This record gives sequence, structure tokens and C-alpha cells, in this order.
Amino acid sequence: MLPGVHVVTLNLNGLRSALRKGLLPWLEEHAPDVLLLQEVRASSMPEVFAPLGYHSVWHPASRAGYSGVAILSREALQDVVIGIGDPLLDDEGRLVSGVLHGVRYASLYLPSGSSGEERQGFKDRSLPILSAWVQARLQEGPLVLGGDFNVAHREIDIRNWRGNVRNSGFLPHERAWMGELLALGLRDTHRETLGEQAAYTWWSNRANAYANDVGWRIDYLLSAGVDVRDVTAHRAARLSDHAPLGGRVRALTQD
Amino acid sequence: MLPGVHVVTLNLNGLRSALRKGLLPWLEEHAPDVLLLQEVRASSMPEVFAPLGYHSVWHPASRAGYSGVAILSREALQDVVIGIGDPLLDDEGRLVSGVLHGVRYASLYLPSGSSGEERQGFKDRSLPILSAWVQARLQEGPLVLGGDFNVAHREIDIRNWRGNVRNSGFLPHERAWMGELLALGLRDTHRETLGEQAAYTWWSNRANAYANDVGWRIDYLLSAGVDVRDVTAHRAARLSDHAPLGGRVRALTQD
DNA sequence: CATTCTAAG
DNA sequence: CTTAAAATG
Repeated sequence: MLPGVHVVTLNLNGLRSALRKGLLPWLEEHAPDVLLLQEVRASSMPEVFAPLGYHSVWHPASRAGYSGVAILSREALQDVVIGIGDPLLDDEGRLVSGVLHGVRYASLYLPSGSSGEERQGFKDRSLPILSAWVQARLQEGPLVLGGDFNVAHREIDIRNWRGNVRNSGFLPHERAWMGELLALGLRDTHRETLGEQAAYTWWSNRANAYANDVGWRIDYLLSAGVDVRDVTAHRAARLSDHAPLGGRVRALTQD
Repeated sequence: MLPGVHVVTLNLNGLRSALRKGLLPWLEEHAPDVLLLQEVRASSMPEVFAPLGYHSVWHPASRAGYSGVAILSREALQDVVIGIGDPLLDDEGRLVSGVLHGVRYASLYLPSGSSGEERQGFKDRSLPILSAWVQARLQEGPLVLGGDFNVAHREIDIRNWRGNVRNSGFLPHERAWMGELLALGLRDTHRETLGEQAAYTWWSNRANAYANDVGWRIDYLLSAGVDVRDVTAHRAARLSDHAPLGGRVRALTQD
């Protein structure tokens, strides 16, 4: 494995919107080796990134302009898998993965439950499917799983946790599931780096959430069999309502 | 009848859009006594114009954000009639009228046929309905009929007439119908004032139609039993893709 | 509140 | 090309 692969995960909230807001200059400046994208909301557009030297794999939703994940990489990924293997999730373009230097990188966009009961039910059904996918991958080798989980794990991961205990994204069973996912063997090195400090990755467009830093930490870079160091949320980027979350992939430290 | 009622007709292509583009300042500057509006694409919003001293009558389409006509007036209109009396046309908010000082003012938005066969058929069916409505009104008294007819009458009323002889809005039967409508006794004093000079009231948003003045004259201020003098298309207004078309209503000249 | 798509023009 | 709304987040 090459040391120091620079990986970033970012929910674009629309690729066209992010391009308008300066995604390409940002990419040239930060030059990640691997960029995990969610909520692309566009069909495959490799020609946008090829001039900057990126290969790309795309998994759009069947419905135009909705959801969709992708991975950009300086080197072509191996063993690319489009989808998680569940027909309902794969219809919405929620997981894509590929291998680079022996590490599988996955871009995940878990469903939001905020629009109502039906979508919360869909989200709830997707959680064990993801857990099973993770367990299977852990048998195979190192994994970096990044993306928008639409779940804030702990009280510190959300600005007003008391006001959100009944809201999708901070429901007790979602938080418990997040804990179980980590217990499978995934490390949340962003939280480890932060200690008990708050850092958010998403701010609602409503009210003045961003200005007042009323945010949620719902994007993660989780890892197994490999470390992701110096994980940082780039709050200032403003390419979408999410912050890019970046880190450097390294061989496991011998404890 | 009071002399010199200042009347303007204007297709808004969306009231909200026109407000963004300065409809209210334009209204304050030009201060028409009667404003005939088409393609309002919003439900009744009297509160927007009441502060400027306007009464208003509204005839939105049943479908939100589509079509719709209205009339603003400094004095309240009498004998207001919502609709033309045909259920299909009235479902789309295409004609509203009311009387001021013995003259009936009508705001008309004839259907466009440009989106396909079905809508062209609907437009074609609406033409005799409008003719019958006009004939009935001519029995009753003076009439000012303004609006977007979606028909250019003569070759001079369209920039590239040769290229449009098979396009909706300049089809032979539509042009013939326009002639028959005028033959009922309506005067097109805008054309009379222009002589054989060109003047357009609508420019497509595509290409650079406005910059190149590739326009159509499809908005009219027609009159019977009363004159509309000094009819002028305000090309520079840019409140929508149509120009406001204004004139002064006067007692008939004794020829 | 912001995004994309749609229908319509 | 532009608009408004609908669905979604």
C-alpha cells in the first residue's frame, strides 16, 4: 500500500450546483487522491473531471436528478462494485466502491428519513443491509467507508441535541445502530482526533444554521484494517450544505 | 366617458418574475389607469397592488403557476365577468373583463399552440369562441380588448415571416382568423399608427432574439365604439419576454 | 431554504 | 432560454 492516500468525502447536494460554487478550483487546490461523492443528482459526467486527471465511477439513481454516488480517483480503481446488492437501495444509487492499493474505498449515501414515515422506514431497513455489507467487506481486507450517513452518533455530534431527540437523524435507534456499526470493527478517527470537541459536517439551509454553526456531524470517514489520520471537516469550503471531510490513509499503527 | 384613460396590456410571464424585474417601479412611473395582465402564473394577489392604489380582478387557472389573467384599475371596475363562458378556456384563466365609464375592458390570453398538436387543437377551438364572445360584446357597447393573442396577423408583424409560415402563431388559418376578428368591427389602432413600420411585442428567450430584435407582434389593443390612440410597444421595459403595449382611450373621432 | 426536474411557453 | 411548481432533502 502506498502511504498517505488523501481521501475526501463530500455530499454535493447537486453536482451542477457544486460546480457553480467552485468544485473544480477546490479540487485543483486540494487535489485529493480519492474523492467520495454523494447526492450527485446527475447522471455520469466523467468528462467534467477527466481534464483534471481523475478517473471516475458513477452510480446514479434510476430517477433523474435524485441521490446518486460516485468516486473520483487519480488512479483507476480495481474491483469496482456498483451498488450494495439490494435492489431498492441500488435503484437510488446509494453505495459504490472500488479498490486502490489493496484498500476498498466506498462512497455511501444513506437515505434521509426527514421527509416522513415512509422514507424513515426505508432508511431503517437500509441500516442492517449496510451492516451486513460492512461485515462481508471486513472479511476481505482493509476498508475506508465514507459518506453521508444521515445519522449523528452522539450528543456532541449535533448542536442542539435536546431539540432533536425525536427527529430523524438523531433517533435513539439510529444512534444505537451507529454504535453497533462501529463495534463491527470500524474506527471513527474523526471523532478520535476531535476528542470531546464538536465539529459538524452539515448545516441546514434554513434559518441561519451555518452562520450560527447550528450543525450536525452526519458525514464520516470510517476505516478498518487501515488508519485515516488527520480527519478534518472543511467548514469554510461551502461547496454545498455539507463540508468536505478529508484525511490521509495510512497503514495501521502498531499499538 | 372620461377622456384619456391610459390602458396598458402586458403578458407578465410570471407575476413573481415581473416583480423581481421591477414591475412596481414601472407601474409607479407609468401609472396606467387600467392594466390588462396575462400569464400571471400566480393566484390572486391584490395586496401587492393595493398600496399603489389599484383595484384588481383576478382569473387564475385551476392549475397553480399556469396561465391566468387579471386587470388592475385605479377605479373599481363595474360588471366584472370572470371567464369567457367556455369551461375548458375558463379552467385555464384566459379572459376576464369589466366596465369603466361605459367601456368594457377585457384581458385576453389566447392559448399557445407551440408545444404540440393537442395544444394547437385547443387554440384552434378557442378562436371561434373568442369571435362569438366579441360579437356578443359589440351588441352591448364600447370594448377595449387587449392581450396576448399568440397570433401575428401580417408578414410585417413578424421578423422572419418566411421561416415561420408553418409555425404556430403564424399559420395561415390563424392569420385569416385574425382578419375575420378585426372585420367584426374591432380596430387595430397600433397597426394603423405604425403604418407599414414593424414593431414587435414579444421576443423569444432563446438565441439572442431580443438583442437582434427578432420579434413578433402578438399582443394587441383592439377597440370598438371607442378609439385607442398613440398605441406604443415599450420595447425597453423588459419586465418579461413581452413588451407592455399602452395607449389612450378616447371617444370616437367623427370621420 | 436550496436543489433538480417537469411542463409549458 | 425562462418560468413556476413539485419532490426531496
